[in-house]
Amino acid sequence: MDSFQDFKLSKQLHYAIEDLGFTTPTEIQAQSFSPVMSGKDLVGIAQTGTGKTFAYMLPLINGLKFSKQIDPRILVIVPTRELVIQVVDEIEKFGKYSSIRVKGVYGGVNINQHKALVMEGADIIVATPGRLYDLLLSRALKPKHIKKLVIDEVDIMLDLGFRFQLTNILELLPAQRQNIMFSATMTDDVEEFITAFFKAPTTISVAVSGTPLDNITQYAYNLPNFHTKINLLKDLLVDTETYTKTLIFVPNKKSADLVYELLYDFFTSEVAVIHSNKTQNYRIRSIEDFNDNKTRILVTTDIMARGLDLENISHVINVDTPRFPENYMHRIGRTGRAEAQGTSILFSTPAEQGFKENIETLMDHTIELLETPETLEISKLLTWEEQPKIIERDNPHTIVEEEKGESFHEKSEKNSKTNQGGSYKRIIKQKYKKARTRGDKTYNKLNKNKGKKPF
DNA sequence: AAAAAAT
Repeated sequence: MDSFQDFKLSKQLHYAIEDLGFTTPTEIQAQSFSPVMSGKDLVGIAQTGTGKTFAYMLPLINGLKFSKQIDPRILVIVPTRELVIQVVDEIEKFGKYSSIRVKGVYGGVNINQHKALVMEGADIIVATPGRLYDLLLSRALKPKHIKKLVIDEVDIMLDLGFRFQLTNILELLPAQRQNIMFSATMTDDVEEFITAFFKAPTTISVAVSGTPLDNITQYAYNLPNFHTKINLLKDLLVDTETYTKTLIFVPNKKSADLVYELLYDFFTSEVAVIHSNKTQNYRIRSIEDFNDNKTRILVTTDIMARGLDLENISHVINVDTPRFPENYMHRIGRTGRAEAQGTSILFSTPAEQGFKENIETLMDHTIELLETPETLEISKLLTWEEQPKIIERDNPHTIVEEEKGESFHEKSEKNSKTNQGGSYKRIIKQKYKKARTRGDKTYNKLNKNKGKKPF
């Protein structure tokens, strides 16, 4: 099938496709159309950026008869809240002439709000596992008409912590249903899962590793330690002409806060941060500001690594070298999307060389190694105690809105001054209080993470 | 190994 015209779809869907300017289906869209239409179980092995949502949703929506019933008929489960928001947005776009009612539910939002939302009625529910399970248990969401189930990023969903939630949910769904799943990789866990829950599935596999990376230019630097990585990061990001929109991946939440802090000294409100300990409002704001070009640099954990469609990312910088090569593939896949050209940069310490080799083996491609600039300041290795303390800041643009008159810089100045005089205990106390008043969860874990090294 | 996901 070379054109969407060849798909037997309703007029409404054809209009929507035309509006979106799509003419040629991607490989996965062409391949999954017939199996999904026929009602058979489907297993799709596909990297992100291959048009997955469109691939399963088009035939599913097409088969949906108009109804006003409250209980949903299609359920989509994805691993992060941000993906819920994105998938809902996509479905609304191509379902706009088909009177499709789609609702997204996820944690971090008052559950009564979601109960009310669900009671309004929906054809399609998109959800993260935890909130979905809550809604099912409380009977706010009734599963009996769910005949189509889509699970995205299954390999992640089978990680410990996710998998019990997922299997609990599956037990509550009607046995007679069509199962559709997508996974970037086929692991033993995924295979086991398929045998347990799928009935004679059609398996399609597209985008063998290597091929979707044609429009991403990859570079690497070998650097002695973390602080030298930060120095190089600063030296690179100064070039605002080149680094127009840069996503910076770090290995964990603690280093996300730290790298944000270190970059903030140089780039102030050009930089933002996101990770799962931030409140939902903060997370949404960070992404919105980045999408709207209010910030140029976004520091993130792997929360942003998968599936998200961010516009015009010029660079992806990996401050750490992921020890699992798939993570690298997911991360750099945030750039070079939909024909665009992108650049990725990988930082590796001597200890991380082995991880880099694994990545190169998987891709069957050697990442071009760039010379360390002679002007680069090589840091001595600081101990954890010598690391700069993290000052928790609000999202800059949120502050500007909320604090009338007082600018973000004035406020942060004030904060750092008040913090300098006080005893450690008092500072912690202040931080807890501030964290509570603005609902930031990071400092709830302050003591738990104390002394834990980011690298 | 760390991330995310429920309060």
